Amino acid sequence: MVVNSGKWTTRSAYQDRTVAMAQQYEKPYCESCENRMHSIINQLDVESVTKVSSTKGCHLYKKGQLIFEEGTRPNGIFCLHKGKVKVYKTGDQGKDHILRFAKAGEILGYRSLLRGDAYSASAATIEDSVVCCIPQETFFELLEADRTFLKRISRLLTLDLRQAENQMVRLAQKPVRERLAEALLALKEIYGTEDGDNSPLNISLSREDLANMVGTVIETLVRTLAEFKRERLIATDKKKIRILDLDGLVHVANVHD
Amino acid sequence: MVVNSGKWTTRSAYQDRTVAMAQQYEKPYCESCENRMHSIINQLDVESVTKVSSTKGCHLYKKGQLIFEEGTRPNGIFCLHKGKVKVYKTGDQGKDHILRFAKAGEILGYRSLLRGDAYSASAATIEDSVVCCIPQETFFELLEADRTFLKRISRLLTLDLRQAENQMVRLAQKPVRERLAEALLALKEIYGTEDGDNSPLNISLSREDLANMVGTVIETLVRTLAEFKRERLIATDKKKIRILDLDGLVHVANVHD
DNA sequence: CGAGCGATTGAAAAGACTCAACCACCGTGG
DNA sequence: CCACGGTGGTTGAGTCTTTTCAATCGCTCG
Repeated sequence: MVVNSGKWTTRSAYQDRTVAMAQQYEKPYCESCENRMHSIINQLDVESVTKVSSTKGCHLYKKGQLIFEEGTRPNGIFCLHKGKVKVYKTGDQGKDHILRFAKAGEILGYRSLLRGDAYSASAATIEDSVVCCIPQETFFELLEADRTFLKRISRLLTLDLRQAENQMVRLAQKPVRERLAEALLALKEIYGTEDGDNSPLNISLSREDLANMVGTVIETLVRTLAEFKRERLIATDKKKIRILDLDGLVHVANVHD
Repeated sequence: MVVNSGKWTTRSAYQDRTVAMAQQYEKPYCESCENRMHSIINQLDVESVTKVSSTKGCHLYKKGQLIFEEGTRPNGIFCLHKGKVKVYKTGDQGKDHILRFAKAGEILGYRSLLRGDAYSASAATIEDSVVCCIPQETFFELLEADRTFLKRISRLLTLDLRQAENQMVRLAQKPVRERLAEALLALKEIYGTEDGDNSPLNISLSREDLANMVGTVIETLVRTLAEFKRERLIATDKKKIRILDLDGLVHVANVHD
């Protein structure tokens, strides 16, 4: 399946640093993309989809590679074809905070383009991923050509905003223990489990990423995870986390009440 | 200037509770609105502005009154003609968290309308305010009629989102002391000062609101304010806060590093 | 005047972070 | 092959921050 040129890509100066290590990858056709049902891109009319398909590029990113970096300027939007991505921001003390996760079918980096500004966050893969890049010219043409496209984009924005606001309240009001429980539930929600309902979460994050998602330091994260293990709420195997007691976690998360 | 009917308004069942106390107010003409330069509404073409002006309603809200409430359904968007508004969300334990503030010229509640969903946050005035209400029919007509209107709305969304993300990182990584310093600077940024540069902030919040903005409890907020006073960074007179040492506050806020 | 609310302070407890040590694992180079 | 170093994970101890609970104060309003 992986048919790539084997050569390193070279890109415009803007993105040299961010994708310097990304390998070209045979681009999948949007027309027959398996993410079609979930992706905003693939809800376009036939003509537009063809245009996207023909103008886009595609790259294979190894685990941990940067897709774009805070402060640099976008020249296109990214569509995650396969894999998992974290979107994060670096705080004033150099510590990262993970804002959200993306899975196959989601688009990334459109906000900065809409705003006409530099990226306000970075994106990096958390496992090997295939990412398509749609040039900004195409993106703007889509916006002009399809009246409903911007509406759908706007809807995405409003959803992201609601998520962000919920997260703000959590960060402001909930202790680490509750936030971690919610984070685990959220990861299950986003990426699901590998197999059955009690099988490991279909994602493996470093303790640091998990801490940066919850908004705490590694040590506290580890201790709280250990607590959960002692309470038989979860089990861990290497980096894999298995939720043993969903209701228990929900209870710890203290949602509602 | 205040020419109102003196009668309580009655509205549809949906909003009975939220605006039950708001008095009708002689609606100002959008065409000659003093907020024209700052408001997204007033960047419309003449025809649209007239339509807004003719279909909208206008109400006077006393300090502390609810404009809309989380969980209820929107049937229009609000444009703040005069006054100050807090937008907040109630957390799982019943404690509020202030998401942002609005000043004259800003519109409120358009997100839920775009999303076609209930409000995900509440809005209340923090001083006597005049708020115009544009019916959703008009709003949607504007979206259809003016191609650039949705673009501007989208831009607003992206800006709000960036703000929200910055705030998330602050809440996740900064101690109360730094967050309070940033909050005071933000309030100065939004509402300015009453007179000169060292005069009191042009806003007076209760300690509770301030705490809910910073993401802490009242007692901690009060103590940290007292700290700032001891360090001659600020002075307080009743609810009014005066910034004495801007650079000092910026330093405490620890922006950048 | 007294009730009630918001603001303030004190003291104690809980929560979270820091620093330091240690462990387990893995890939490298000798 | 193994020793080595590096990285990521874990644990302990101490400290600092923040919250909690309780009490007090000042002010306003009936």
